[in-house]
Amino acid sequence: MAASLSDIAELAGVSIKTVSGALHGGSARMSEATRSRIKQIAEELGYVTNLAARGVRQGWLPLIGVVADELITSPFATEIIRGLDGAARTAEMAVFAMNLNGTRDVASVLEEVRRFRPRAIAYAAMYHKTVALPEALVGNVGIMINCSEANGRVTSLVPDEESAAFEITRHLLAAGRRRIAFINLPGLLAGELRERGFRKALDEAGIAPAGVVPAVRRPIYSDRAPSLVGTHIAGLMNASERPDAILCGNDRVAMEVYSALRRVGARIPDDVAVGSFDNQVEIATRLDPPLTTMALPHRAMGRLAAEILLSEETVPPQARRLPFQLISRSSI
Amino acid sequence: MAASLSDIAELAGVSIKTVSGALHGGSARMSEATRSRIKQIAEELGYVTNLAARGVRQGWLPLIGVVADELITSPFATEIIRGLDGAARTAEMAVFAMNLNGTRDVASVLEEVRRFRPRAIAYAAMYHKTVALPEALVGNVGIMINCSEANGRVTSLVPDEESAAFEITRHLLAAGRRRIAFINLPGLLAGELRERGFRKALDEAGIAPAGVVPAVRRPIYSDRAPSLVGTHIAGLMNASERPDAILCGNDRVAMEVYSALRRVGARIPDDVAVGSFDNQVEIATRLDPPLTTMALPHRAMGRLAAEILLSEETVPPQARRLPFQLISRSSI
DNA sequence: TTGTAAGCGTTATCAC
DNA sequence: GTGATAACGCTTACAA
Repeated sequence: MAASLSDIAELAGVSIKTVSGALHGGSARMSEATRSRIKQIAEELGYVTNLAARGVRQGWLPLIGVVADELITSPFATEIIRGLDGAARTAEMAVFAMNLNGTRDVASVLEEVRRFRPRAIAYAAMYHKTVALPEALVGNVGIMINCSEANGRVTSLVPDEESAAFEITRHLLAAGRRRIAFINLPGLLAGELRERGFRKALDEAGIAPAGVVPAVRRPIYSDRAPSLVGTHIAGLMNASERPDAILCGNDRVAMEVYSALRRVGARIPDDVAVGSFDNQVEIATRLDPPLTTMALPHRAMGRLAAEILLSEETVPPQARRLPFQLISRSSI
Repeated sequence: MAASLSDIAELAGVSIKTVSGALHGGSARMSEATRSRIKQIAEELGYVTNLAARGVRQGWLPLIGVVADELITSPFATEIIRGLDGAARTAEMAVFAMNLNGTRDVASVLEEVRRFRPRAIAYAAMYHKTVALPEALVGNVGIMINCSEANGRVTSLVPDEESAAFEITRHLLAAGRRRIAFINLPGLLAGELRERGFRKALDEAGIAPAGVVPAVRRPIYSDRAPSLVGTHIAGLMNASERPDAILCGNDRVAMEVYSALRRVGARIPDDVAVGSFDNQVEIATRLDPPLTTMALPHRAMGRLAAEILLSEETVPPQARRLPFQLISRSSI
């Protein structure tokens, strides 16, 4: 068994309380001599604080529990965790995530997390959505990340999809593009909001969309759904008035758009500019030419979530939309 | 404060021990009546086991700690965690990861993990490498995932790079390819081992490599290093005898190879077959044509790691190489 | 400045 | 079958 405070106390010939004070109680007054002697003995014994013991005393462990709907799989998810982790660490907290993975129900996973008596609990979604949390669980979740609670009873942090679409569309317009098509993600909240921003920017400029089409046939976007991108691009590029810009639902769609444009001999960005959402770096940086895309604020959502969870003040539930960031590469 | 066993005991008019037995002690003999009554009261109170309290009693928390060198960022990393998580869950354990993120030293992160008194600790690396663990820490790490300990003092699980390269090269040969070039990851253990397997397969077939070249100039592979892929492909395809197959260091390199081949007008796989390593699905499935690649055994490493950590028997440290899996798509 | 003792929620030991 | 009681390692009033 690992060394405990009492082991140190015995060796140092002092009481446990003195040892505890010397090691943890920052400002407690005691002779520098005993303090350093105690620290040295602790070092020699390889003492490591037992957070479980402290936790039973305090009623909580220095953990932020994350209930993730499928989070761990996604590359963005890791960004949320990183954001959380960074902010948590400054408060001497650790983050631990449990995922639902489709099959498991929220209640049971939430209970599993609660067994560890985390200081706070966040619910994180893989893609931007609305989640209906069972009434009994609402009080247990401190914050929703990348999703909002159906009845607004929990503070939520979501990407500002509409503004992002508005911004990148404006960017395309500023680059002189006038015939802009949108190959969107159908059936997704993000897609819906992005389309709204897209249309708003075009409306303001007084021009009509060169087309708004779905990337796949199924309502919910899935990597397994047969892609319609090739067909759409062929159709668009065979029209009498070719588009001079394509906005893509996300970077994976953009990747297919690149292939399809190449097949019809269109050059990027000379003939057709391409803009997108996500900034999935593995893809965006390696496309040829590198892709201009709106980066999701995943890291920022994670960081802010931790800050809110760890702040003492209780504020009424609110929904916060975080801005994307335009990552300008060479496709526009 | 959350309900405790004593709250239940009081309401039920029994002792704490009886409650504990009713809720957790599976086989303890007691009247079915009291048991179900206790369970119902627990339910009503919303009782959730306090693992911190159990942990201080038992000396450990049902956690598998993962010290990750940069793991959380990588898309593969998540696969390791998934593997761990799945296996851990069957043992009622949770996984929590802390990452070094470059700046932090192993000792301090390891201590941070140990404060939670996890049942077992794994060290996981983002890419296949050898890690020199400080002497004092060796005893704390139960297993190395995707890396091996410099002096073989800890059981390690690594991908069988050499066999993977051997297998895919054989696959290319079986497809009738005879002039095969390898655009490798320089300065990486994985690259070195893959090259060995590549050469072995060609040797056995009695043919010479059509070239082995680095994907980037810097010794350690980095996404920021300027890529040499375009230059190499141009060089190879301008030679008198063009290669009829390119083996790529990983899928990201393959992505660049696709662009470069297209630029010189070579068709995949008709003119040039392309094989790769990693199976980074976001990329491999969306390349045109979809990429044939050797999938890293990350999930399997995670799963096996948990199984080994949680098995009671102590076996001497050993190094285990796990097989890749050939994912056959349309690029060969 | 240091020591004593109580208590956190759990499990284990022992007696009834 | 069941019920006190001690113990796990830590923090914290309260005394000295």
